[in-house]
Amino acid sequence: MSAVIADNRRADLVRVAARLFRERGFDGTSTRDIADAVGMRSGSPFYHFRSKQELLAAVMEQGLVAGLPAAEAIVAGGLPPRDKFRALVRAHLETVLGEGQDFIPVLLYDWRRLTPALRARVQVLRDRYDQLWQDVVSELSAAGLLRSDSAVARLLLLGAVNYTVLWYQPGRGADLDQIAEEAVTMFLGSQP
Amino acid sequence: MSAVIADNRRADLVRVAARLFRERGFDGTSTRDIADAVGMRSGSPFYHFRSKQELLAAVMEQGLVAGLPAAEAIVAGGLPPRDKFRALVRAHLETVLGEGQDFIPVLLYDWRRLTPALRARVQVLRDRYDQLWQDVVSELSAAGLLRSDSAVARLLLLGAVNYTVLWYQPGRGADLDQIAEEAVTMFLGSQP
DNA sequence: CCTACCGATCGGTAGG
DNA sequence: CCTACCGATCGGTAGG
Repeated sequence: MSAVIADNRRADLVRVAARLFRERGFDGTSTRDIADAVGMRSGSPFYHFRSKQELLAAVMEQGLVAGLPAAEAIVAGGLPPRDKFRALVRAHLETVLGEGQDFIPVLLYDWRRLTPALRARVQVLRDRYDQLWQDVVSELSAAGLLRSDSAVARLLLLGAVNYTVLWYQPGRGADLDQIAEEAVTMFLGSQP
Repeated sequence: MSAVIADNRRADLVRVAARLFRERGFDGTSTRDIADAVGMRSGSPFYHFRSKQELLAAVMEQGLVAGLPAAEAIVAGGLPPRDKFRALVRAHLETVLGEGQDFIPVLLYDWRRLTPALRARVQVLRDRYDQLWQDVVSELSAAGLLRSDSAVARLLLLGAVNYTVLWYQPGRGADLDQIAEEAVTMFLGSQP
């Protein structure tokens, strides 16, 4: 019972930290801000996390762990390559731009704030994510739908999608479905 | 004479700040770090700049002012659309990834650290840069070389190129020419 | 541009 | 998880 409560408090910290880190950046958010937002005293976050950076890593890992199953299901599914690619792009946009999805934006914004040791730890999960993209890109390439299957092409593609976090505005301009469709058209052409 | 010396010191601050901001981020760099690196005392940067943020804005503006002429010359030149696009991408990669080019990466990394007033000021120069891309994209589209000329397509394209700042490593993997060629192939196809 | 300094804030800790 | 606290650092300033 008390363990459940403690876990909830820890989860509260991660969730609130994700929101504040996203809004103000890692350096722009104090551990006091986070403590206030969950109704703790200033020193109490350090009962749950050894350091501010451990909290940052927890935010990133939660985002990756939450996003991986959906992406893995899409990649393992039997959709035709073009549809699979669209579905993966759409799922990724939801993870990066969806309402209340603060975890992956924090990863994209503040990756460099992690210490080398923590970066290596989170990288393990990132690698699994990257591998899914590589699988789909290879599949597209094998089907003759992509102009290049080089590592550079994959990075350019992921960059285009990830960079949306800097310009997308909910309710203004294109929505997630339209952005996904536009990305598919740009990278694969308009005809199947 | 003394004005020249003062200008040099100011320029030193901007150049060194660009390097440190790029390496450690805006919040990860103290004004003392910058003062030390140019051989000043801790309070002296504030003789040249009213605030740390003014120095950040100066770094970004210097990067834009330095990069605009080359891009404008390319866009105004008479190259065929495909070659013009390749040249613009290549010039942009040089600005973002070239050796000693710390100014635009700082803009990409720490844009959000600017106060709203300073952001509006720097945005004027950014808009000129964005317009050049829009011109070239429209030209490509008019020539039937691009699959889409929507604003979203332009943003995806710029995102792919800008995001290289997060994965490009000099001397490892593709060089700038190869990345530019790969981008052209991905967005325009391999045949002219 | 330096000297000397200030108020504020910050991450983190000991002890309970 | 709170109380009470510390040492360090930071952006910025007055006066010269």
